[in-house]
Amino acid sequence: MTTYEEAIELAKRRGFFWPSFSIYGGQSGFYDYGPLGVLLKENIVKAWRDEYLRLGAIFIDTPNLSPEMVFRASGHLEKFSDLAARCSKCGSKYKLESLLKKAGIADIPTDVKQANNLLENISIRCEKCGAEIKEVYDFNLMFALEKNEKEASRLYLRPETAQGIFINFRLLSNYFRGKLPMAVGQLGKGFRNEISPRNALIRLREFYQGEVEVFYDPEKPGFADIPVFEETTFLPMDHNEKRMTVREASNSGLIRNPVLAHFVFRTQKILSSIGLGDGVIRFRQHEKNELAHYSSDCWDAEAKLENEWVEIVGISDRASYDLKRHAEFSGENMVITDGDRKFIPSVVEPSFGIDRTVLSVIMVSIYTRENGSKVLKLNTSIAPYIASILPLQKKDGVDVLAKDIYSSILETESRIQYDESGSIGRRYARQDEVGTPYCITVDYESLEDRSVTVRERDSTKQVRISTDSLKQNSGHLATYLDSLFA
RNA sequence: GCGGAAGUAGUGUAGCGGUCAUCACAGGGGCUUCCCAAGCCCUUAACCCGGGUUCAAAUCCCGGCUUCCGCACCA
Repeated sequence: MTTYEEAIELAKRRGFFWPSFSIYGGQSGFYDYGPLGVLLKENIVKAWRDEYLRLGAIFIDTPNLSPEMVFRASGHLEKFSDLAARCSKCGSKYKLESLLKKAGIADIPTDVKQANNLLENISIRCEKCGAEIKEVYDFNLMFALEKNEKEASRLYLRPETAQGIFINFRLLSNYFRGKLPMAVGQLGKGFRNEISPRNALIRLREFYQGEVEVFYDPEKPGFADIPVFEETTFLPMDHNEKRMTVREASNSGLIRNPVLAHFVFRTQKILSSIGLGDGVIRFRQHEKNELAHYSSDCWDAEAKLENEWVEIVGISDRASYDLKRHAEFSGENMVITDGDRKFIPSVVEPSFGIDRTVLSVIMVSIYTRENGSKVLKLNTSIAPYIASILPLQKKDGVDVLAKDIYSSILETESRIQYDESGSIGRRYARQDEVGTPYCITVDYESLEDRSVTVRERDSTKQVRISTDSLKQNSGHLATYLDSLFA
């Protein structure tokens, strides 16, 4: 089992990611992607996007900053906040709910006014200094800009990318010529003022989301077909863990909404393709009391990291909540017409936490050899580099031939590297640690017969191939090299 | 946000009032026909930030920041 510590150490040392702003002491909740992390993340994003493109999804890109009305309508302004209490004597801050619960009060107020009324009548004392607490304020998890501006121009950093899609529904629907179902995706950043960021990429204040909003006609949902795929683990609300395929989970009614079930399957397929397969992933249904304000049902894909299950994807049934709210607040027509039937579409939302997925992939991929060296067993499709070209020595023309092969492959494949420093064993080890699946080694024999060695990362096995066939296949290098060791 | 612990080269560490700040790995250069972190030579590189105590602070004290472990939070 890989620990966070082990994964973070490797990530910092090799350039996958590191804490942001470190020369100024750092700032919790923010991480930079390094050179290899950028490539790994992009390859993971590509796996996500490609799967939805195959499904006919369309993609948009909308601003990170949104005016207040958007979140008034979405409900985030109201529901995304916690009431907090401050001791006016010593300045200690508390979450109001936990203070009241400790005092045996079950009926928790929902706004500042109610809370103030309550505190007029009862006495809650500060746990630090004993003074009575009378000061209640709203702690919103959204970052606000220009707090003092008047409402119309007040801006917030979006807490999810989804709203950018909902508010464009009419335009998107026109683009899609009014057809349903319609899947619209967006890769972008979300921002949440988390109380305590933890575990590097797991809980960030600024993070990537890959969200898709699937709009469908509740009477003709589509997505009926769920192919048979590998079995997985389900943990429904009743806590009875079950093993079955997603197809069975849908047919048996374990997952109530067939459209949601379909996207549980899509999620499983994407995760599996990037190395997060059965045994690492389970699907857990949200309890009633943990559902988001917009959600009527939700299944999370969770990854097992350091023996704890961590949410990496949330697949939520948002029904018609968002479109109805925006119709109400903006006056926009969100109605779809089918014959003489008019309705507001329902929505299922698979939402990927990209950063969490990146860290999960790194953690489940780390393998330590008997000699203590580390290997990152990434799939060829997501590894930062497919192959590294290595001359056995950097002299006698071996390096010249290696460079020639390198520049020749570069014409059609950019995900390759050239390295001639240090001993060959050291270079193999270096590539193993950053997950490069193949090393192409040029030796003295190569000078005679134009053949090279291809060395596979996990098995360290080698096969000899001709430079001609290597160059001929460089247009599809990944599949070609994979096929040599299949 | 609370309680506990900790912050020294890229990474992992030693030092715990006076050191040219230890060691290893990694990195750079060189030698070695060198296929799995071999060896040899040379070399780059650090005391989290700010204040205080002291003749003298990486070391002691205070504050901040960050990280880790618990608790809480996680729409």
